[in-house]
Amino acid sequence: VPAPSVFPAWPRPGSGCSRGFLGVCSRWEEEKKEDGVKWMQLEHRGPYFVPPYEPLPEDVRFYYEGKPLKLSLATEEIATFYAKMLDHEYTSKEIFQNNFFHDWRKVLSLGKSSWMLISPRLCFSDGYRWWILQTAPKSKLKEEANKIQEEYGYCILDGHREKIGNFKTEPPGLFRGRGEHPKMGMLKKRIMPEDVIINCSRDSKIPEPPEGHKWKEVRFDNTVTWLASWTENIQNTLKYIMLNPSSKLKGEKDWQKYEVARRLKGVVHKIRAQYRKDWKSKEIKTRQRAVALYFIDKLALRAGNEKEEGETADTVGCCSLRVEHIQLHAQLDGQEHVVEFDFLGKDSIRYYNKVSVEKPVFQNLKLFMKNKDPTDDLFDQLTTNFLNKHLQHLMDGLTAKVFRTYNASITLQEQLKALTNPEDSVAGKLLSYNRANRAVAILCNHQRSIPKTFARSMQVLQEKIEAKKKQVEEAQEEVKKAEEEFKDTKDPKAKANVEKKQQLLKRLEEQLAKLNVQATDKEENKQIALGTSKLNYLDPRISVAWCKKFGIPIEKIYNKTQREKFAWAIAMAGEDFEF
DNA sequence: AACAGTACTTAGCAGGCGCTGC
DNA sequence: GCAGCGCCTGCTAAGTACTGTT
Repeated sequence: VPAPSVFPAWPRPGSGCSRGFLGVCSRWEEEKKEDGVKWMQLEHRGPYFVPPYEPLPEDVRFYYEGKPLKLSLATEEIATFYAKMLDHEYTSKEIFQNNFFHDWRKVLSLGKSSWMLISPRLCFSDGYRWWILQTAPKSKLKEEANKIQEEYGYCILDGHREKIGNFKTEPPGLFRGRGEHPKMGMLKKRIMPEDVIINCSRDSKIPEPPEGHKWKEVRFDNTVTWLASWTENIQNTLKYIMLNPSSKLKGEKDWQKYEVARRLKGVVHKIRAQYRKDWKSKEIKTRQRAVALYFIDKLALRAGNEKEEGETADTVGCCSLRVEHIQLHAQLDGQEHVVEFDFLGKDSIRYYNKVSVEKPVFQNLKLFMKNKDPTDDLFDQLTTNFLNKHLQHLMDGLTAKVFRTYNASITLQEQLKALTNPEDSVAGKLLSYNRANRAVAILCNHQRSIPKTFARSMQVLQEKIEAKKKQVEEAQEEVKKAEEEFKDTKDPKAKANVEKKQQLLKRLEEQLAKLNVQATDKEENKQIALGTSKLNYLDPRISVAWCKKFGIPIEKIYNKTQREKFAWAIAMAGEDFEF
């Protein structure tokens, strides 16, 4: 989708300032590119290749049937991949072990069938593991990393030096899928220059492959944004080297995404009316589309593309929901027409929710489930493609995922409006911000595992609060005492003392309030991940405007990386920005 | 219409770094 | 100066969406 023509020149419409943010003038004054063209100039060094495997010292051994065994270099390398993961739950899973042994046997010199029978845990001596866990000297490592970053971490795009996101090829290792992945434990091959396609501009300095090697291909395609790509061997899919989110290219795309979501705001009422009408359609297909869209809109479900069976973990989104993933309750907990959702979504994160839906939705669901097996598709006539075609027809650029962006951002804006108290302290306002952010994270089902140290650190915080309470009480006593003394003596010195004690009390009370806020925030946040919504769903201009309106420093909301990513929004949004 | 292929965004986790409190 | 812990960053898997081919 080309950027809508209504877009003002980034970062600020008609500001009269020819110096954009970062003080670069020309960056914002480039002529428009043709449709689909992403750049005119692209120059870079190609990917950084992870160094080759270094064999283990002689005294570190691998044991087979109780006896130390010398492995070939390739075999040994793969053994270290496994050894590094011994502490992880992965290695106890049968699928992981089977996949690993299957791939390892292919390079193994022994070729004995008994390999399959050994418990892999027994194969690695303590000395071996100890060596694996050892760390190399740090200062030197860091220096080296900086050098590599300088050399490979940037490219020139249309005359500007831009940071690259991932400029290193992925190192070889054992594939770690999420959830019950059928391919977990398979060997991820080392990427060689011969696997890599380079993309750059024809007239640029074309990157040199490492000595003695060749690129798979060098191409000059300015309709795509990637600098290099290769095909990984586990799922046979492409991997790319692309720009960092701080780059102009990515920033503009991000901005555009939120502009599409803002346009949805204008037509969403019409769309909602339409899908309600479609619940009564004669066509089952249309009804299914309308019910699915209702879920996507109301519950912020993902679209749910079809997946190849057996190739990935069994997860679903809206269009791929199966009968077994929902339960219907005519009545539940005093609510009518309740749908109980229970399924694994992206990254095998569980979605569990009980929702009271409108009656026609409930009736339609009953109809869709009639005479079906639990493993049958709920929306058997529906594909994401069909749904998106319909959405495109309703609004230019509209797809299923836009609803997530729209609902997330509008929720943040509404929650901020509802929760922020101008009288609050900065800490209090930040709690409100986090709560608004949290409402979105809950809507989008962004979960995290409870941190291992959560209970302990919570206890520590509680103890701090108790201690502070005591201090406050003592300070109150002190104030009282001082006041009495002043009443008796009328001594100006005693008056000064009263003021001093009052100030101390005030300070302590503020500290206590801050601690209480902290504890509340922590507790409410233990299983919710705020980062994903902040980074991908919330129009940053809403947050920037909020900060400006309430005098909150932007650093309290966005860390350095985030400020770089959202530089466009920080430069652009005033306090009166409305999503 | 099904399907494979491609390009891009979105996602949680691990490990390291730097800050805080002693 | 040091330990513990929380935040940040890098990593890469896993989605969405669209295109071209049959």
